[in-house]
Amino acid sequence: MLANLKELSEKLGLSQTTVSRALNGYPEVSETTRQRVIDAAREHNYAPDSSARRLATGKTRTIGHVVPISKHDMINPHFTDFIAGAGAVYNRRGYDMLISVVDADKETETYRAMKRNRRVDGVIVHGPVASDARPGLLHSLGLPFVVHGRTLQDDDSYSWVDVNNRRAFAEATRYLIGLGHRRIALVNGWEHMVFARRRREGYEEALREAGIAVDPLLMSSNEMIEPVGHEAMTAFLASDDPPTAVLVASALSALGVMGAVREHGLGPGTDISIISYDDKLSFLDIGPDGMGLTVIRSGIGEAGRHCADMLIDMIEGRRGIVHMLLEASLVPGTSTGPPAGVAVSGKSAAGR
Amino acid sequence: MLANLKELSEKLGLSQTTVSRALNGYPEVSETTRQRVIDAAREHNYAPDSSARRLATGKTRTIGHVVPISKHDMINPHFTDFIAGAGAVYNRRGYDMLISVVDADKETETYRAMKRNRRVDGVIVHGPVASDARPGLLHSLGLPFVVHGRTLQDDDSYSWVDVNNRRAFAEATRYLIGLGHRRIALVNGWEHMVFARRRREGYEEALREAGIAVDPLLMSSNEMIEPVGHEAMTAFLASDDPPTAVLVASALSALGVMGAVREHGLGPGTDISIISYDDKLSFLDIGPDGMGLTVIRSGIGEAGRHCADMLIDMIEGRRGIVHMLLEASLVPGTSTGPPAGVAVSGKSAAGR
DNA sequence: TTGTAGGCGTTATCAA
DNA sequence: TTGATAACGCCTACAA
Repeated sequence: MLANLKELSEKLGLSQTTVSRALNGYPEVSETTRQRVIDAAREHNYAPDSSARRLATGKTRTIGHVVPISKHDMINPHFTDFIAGAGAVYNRRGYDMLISVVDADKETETYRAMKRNRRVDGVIVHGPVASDARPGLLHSLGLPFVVHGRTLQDDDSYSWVDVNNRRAFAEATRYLIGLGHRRIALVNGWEHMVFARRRREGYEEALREAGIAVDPLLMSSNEMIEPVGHEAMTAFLASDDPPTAVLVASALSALGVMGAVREHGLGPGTDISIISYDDKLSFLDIGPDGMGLTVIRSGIGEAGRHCADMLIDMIEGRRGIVHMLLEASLVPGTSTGPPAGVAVSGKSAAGR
Repeated sequence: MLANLKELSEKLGLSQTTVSRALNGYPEVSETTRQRVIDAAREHNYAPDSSARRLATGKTRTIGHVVPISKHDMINPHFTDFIAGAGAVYNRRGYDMLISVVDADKETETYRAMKRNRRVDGVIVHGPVASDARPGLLHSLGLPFVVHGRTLQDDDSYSWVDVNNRRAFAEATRYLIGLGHRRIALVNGWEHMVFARRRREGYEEALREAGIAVDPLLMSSNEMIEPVGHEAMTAFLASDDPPTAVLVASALSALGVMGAVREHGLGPGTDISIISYDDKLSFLDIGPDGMGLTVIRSGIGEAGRHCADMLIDMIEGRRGIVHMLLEASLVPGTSTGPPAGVAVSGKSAAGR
């Protein structure tokens, strides 16, 4: 158990320089020496002190994630899946993940502090809102970053990884219209989140194409958690002219929606059609294998992996600004079918 | 924007020593000097380089969390709530949180590496199993740690924060017995996890007290996620002699259980009684305000806060080994009542 | 191919 | 109350 380079090099009868070079894979050191050094390092359980290395190199090999916490001490549940993906990349590429859980109003100051202290080499920005100040701030700080999602404007001035939410929801809506539905509800997330806004736009676009009026009474925008989904769906079902189909923006909301549907004694896929966006939340598994739902699927872990790889590439100077737009895929399940009133044989004339 | 102590001290006409002392709150520096230094630091947006400071002090002010990932790239969903709690403490006390997401079989090596690199001052151990090697390993490494939960043996040799799972489940079971139930099912987590084992023990203890035979056909032990809860409950309901009540070990499982119950057209609290353990999963909110379930409640965020505070106290030498056993509380909701066959007026003679 | 020496930015010791 | 100086452990020109 040798504490530092000095001791190790003395034991080997070599200079610190040579030992350091051997360990860091510099080409000029002879193979025999390198092998000898590596063996000795392993034998004595030596590894460089990370703080010392950082100080000497000026690189932290650490990526920061600032995670804002909302009213009820809640962290977005999708976050675990994202960091599972990103974390795998960090491991593979020798980076550390620093997570800072802060009150939403302290986020800006947290980025500033990370820069001042030279705490991280770059950060990942989560959950962009419509007019998001973070890209501008990070640019001015000179802190490399990748955004998971996009802002509404100026999204070409920085790197991002996003899902084509608009198209995904347009296609899902068209699918329902193709089945004959004309009263289609939307259980959406908060619309200050950009992804939610884009989902609504896709939904409305498809309705308009089909000549169906957008009905505000069929749209809800709220937090994407189970009880809220339940509440929204219950309200829709209690209305004068209830929907025959519903589009849900998250798996967690869908859980609540399904509950409300069942409580009303309705059969998914027969009495009412349901399509949910599915981030592949690892602890829910709502897809065709799970609850039988028809879903629009795009893995959030995958997005995490891409963000991590892009950011590290940027930090290491191998890459500039990159945009990655992932396409979600519609996976039919048993929760969709023609509206109850429509005979199965009678082909629907609606849509397209 | 001054980069380092040297520049700042030159600008002030003071030595680096004095400036450092002023900034770090040493008592020997005069108040006027200190104020002058602090003002200048703020003005020039100076803050010490964290790597340099760490190298000089030998303290990282960083806590590590090693998060094993299971088969399906899944991180325990309770984890977000835990780190929300712990993270708040880290912020308040000036610590950073380092999260390492690794394959389950690499956990040991990760701890070793954290120690070798002097990457962290201590770690939090999550999800102890029956014969857990980590406490022994960390002891031998000399890495301070706190366990969230307990192992089965030797739990007095290290600090932990745990919930009194055995008592919680015993009391919940007694509550059901008191209502007149005698066929009570248990939807438990994996029993290699210590908390799950203790929950079963509590459940069995209460049954035995009441002279009710433990029936293996009424017990399931599996992953605590929605689809699995659904599956387990469906199986129970399809059996020859179905339960009249069920005890569920997690909110996520309870979601699945509720779904299965509804699909069978049964009313919670009337046809079948349900009690769920509730970690206060922030994105579910299943308590009395939410789904109306009767729950055994103990906040996981609170546990996170205690773990963080205890570990930091240990690291800073203010505290030795501490054990904290939190009591969960039974919160009656509408999902429990007398068994269907029992007349409401007829007081049950069972239990206690 | 290996070694010498200086620097990275702090904190800590000792002296003034 | 303040300052010079030496660690802390590593990397990296530059020299040999």
